[in-house]
Amino acid sequence: MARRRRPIGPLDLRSQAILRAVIEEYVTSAIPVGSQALVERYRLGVSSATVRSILAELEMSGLLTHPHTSAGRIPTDAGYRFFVESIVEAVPLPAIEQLMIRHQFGQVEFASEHWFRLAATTLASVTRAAGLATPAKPRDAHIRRIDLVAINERMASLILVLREGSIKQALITLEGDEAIDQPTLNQAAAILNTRLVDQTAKRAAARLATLRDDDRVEALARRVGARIVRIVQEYDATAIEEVFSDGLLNVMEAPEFAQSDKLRRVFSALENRSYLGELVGSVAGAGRIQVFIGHENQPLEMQDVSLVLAPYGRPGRAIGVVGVLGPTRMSYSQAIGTVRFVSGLMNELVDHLYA
Amino acid sequence: MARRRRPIGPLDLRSQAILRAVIEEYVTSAIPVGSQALVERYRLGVSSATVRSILAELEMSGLLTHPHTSAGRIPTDAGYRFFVESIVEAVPLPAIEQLMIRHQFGQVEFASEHWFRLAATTLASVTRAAGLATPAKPRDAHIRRIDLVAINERMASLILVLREGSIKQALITLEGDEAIDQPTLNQAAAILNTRLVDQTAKRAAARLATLRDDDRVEALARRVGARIVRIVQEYDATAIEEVFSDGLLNVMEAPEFAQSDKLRRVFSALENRSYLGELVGSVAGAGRIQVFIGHENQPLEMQDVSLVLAPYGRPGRAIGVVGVLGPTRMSYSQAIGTVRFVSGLMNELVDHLYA
DNA sequence: GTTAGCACTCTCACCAGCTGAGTGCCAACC
DNA sequence: GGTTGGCACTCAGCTGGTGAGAGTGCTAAC
Repeated sequence: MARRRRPIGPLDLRSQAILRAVIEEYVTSAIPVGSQALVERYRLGVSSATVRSILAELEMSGLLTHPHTSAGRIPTDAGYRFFVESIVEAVPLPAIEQLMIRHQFGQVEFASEHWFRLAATTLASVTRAAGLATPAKPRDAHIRRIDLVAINERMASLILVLREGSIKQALITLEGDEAIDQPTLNQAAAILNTRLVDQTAKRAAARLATLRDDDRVEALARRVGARIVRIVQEYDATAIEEVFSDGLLNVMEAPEFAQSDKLRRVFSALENRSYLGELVGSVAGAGRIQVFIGHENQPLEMQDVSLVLAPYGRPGRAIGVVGVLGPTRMSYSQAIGTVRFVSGLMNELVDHLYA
Repeated sequence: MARRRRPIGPLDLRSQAILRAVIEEYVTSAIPVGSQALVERYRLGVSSATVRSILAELEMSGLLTHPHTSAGRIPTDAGYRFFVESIVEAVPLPAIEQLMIRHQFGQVEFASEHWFRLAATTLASVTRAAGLATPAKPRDAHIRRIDLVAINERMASLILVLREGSIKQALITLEGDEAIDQPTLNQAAAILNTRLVDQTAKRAAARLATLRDDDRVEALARRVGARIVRIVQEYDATAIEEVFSDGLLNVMEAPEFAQSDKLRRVFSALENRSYLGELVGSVAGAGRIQVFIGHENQPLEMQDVSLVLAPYGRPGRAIGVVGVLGPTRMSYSQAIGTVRFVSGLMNELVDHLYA
């Protein structure tokens, strides 16, 4: 019974056309597609019997499979992979949609923190799958600005702005005889700003060493500075700050997730920071759009879904990722086109900031 | 056939005990409970036949219902409501759990933005349902601090700290002959800080009027000030800033949501800002813990779930909401006890800030 | 008021038979 | 040799029937 799987070689054009037809049909209908449906709906110029023999060949090559004897064919992960690599030409996003998206980005508050959320929302609504986006995160954050605001006699709020756009906030509790009024905090902030601005965590730590302990303002600055260094270090250490997702509802609607068990697992995988961090890292490293299909995803929970991810930002300075998550049965051509456009748009926006 | 539903009057103790037993049993098992199961598992001191007649009474009162003739009883929404109002005494959270939660809050960065997220996470893990939390939001925000940081020759970043803890960020693009270096920005920020700090949007707008147009720094300050006023106004106008939820996976696991359709609707209702804003408003207005059971929720999508919500914060200054979302078949006693404890804890933390 | 007994109802699980979609194979055809 | 029509075969999914079990409501006796 165990027929040998033929290696996937170059496929003649007709076989490619049929593979493509099977995928297109299955992507829209989600039901296994048979030889007769193919000849009816696609002008293949051959009879169903011929199509059947080609389908059998494609199955031998491992590109298609069979849920059971009397069912039609469905693409395997390898089939989708072959399709993505060799057959599909990325369909660019229609000009009208491009315009609409640009318009939406124009509407939003001109602040980078909104962009990546909007990117996820846009990707979700255009592709009818789930949109994912992370903020652009630098390898080594640089301090841009430090601010201290008194809250009451015993507490102050530290506001730390990083060059890459994110803002960190922390409460500082004052100790024993430390100075506590706003003017003193202003002095301390001034000291810290002159010494630490444009520094990374490492260099900032070194610069703090010269602060004197016997001066009350400098001692305060030193203590706050140490806290700042810790915050920046922690920020550098987190592989990924946040993954914003939108439109997970779209994926829930897919019939393959009708019994919510599979989907639940996907949800829990998405909560796993280390996996996402790794993924973002590999996409950022590759520097171009990446497609992960079904079993190509490491975690078991993700093996029923596919990801189309692209990096954006400035290599070496700050890099984020945008993309789409959908069932393996998704429209890769549309997803790739859309993700490519949105990541390009994000690049433009970031360029604006650094220009 | 249509038997008259008797009005819900005071229930004798034995009927209450049986209603309670039905609810407890159904909450844990999710299968309709019969008279025999009740006498076996609860020392009621009567036979199943007696229990049956009481169950029939409770059904006539509309507190229980019957999926079909040969099935056991399940509580109606009215049954849960009666249980919550008249029978259950709120079980305080066990001391050990209280300690563990306090410990977790101690571990986290001492910054208010983390608290409400941790609250949602904690509620989710303790009650095994979904935890919800919103940040504390004031009625009228007060400006605490303004900062301007140059990004490049044409752009600056505006950082606006509100007294109530949140931080707003916006990009300012500079026009024509406007000043653009950091020293100038510092001067403008200083002007704005002296005039606008501790002001609401309305009063801030008035104070900007006195700035002169012919001085380039003051003109810049005026323009940035107008932007600040707009940001604060918009913040005041949004009923609810953000609802953080955690543990929706817990709810997905409940057997009543096995066919994902119901749950999907719940998800989409949760994305509806205006509904949530209204809800938060009503809970904040009531000033105490509120329970919304099944059909008591306005949106159709939410009629299969229940909410236990409590406000926290300081009335008149800043109010947020924490709570739990679960199937109507949830452990109300535990949920109420846990939500009460967590909201109390949040109150303590906020008091610390304002003390 | 409580209880045991009993007839009744209805779901659920299981099984069998049927149907139809789709396949694989083969012989004939171009 | 590739292509095609024909045909037997397979198997999921639907349908209907049957039996077991759980639980009810009613009634008569305590």
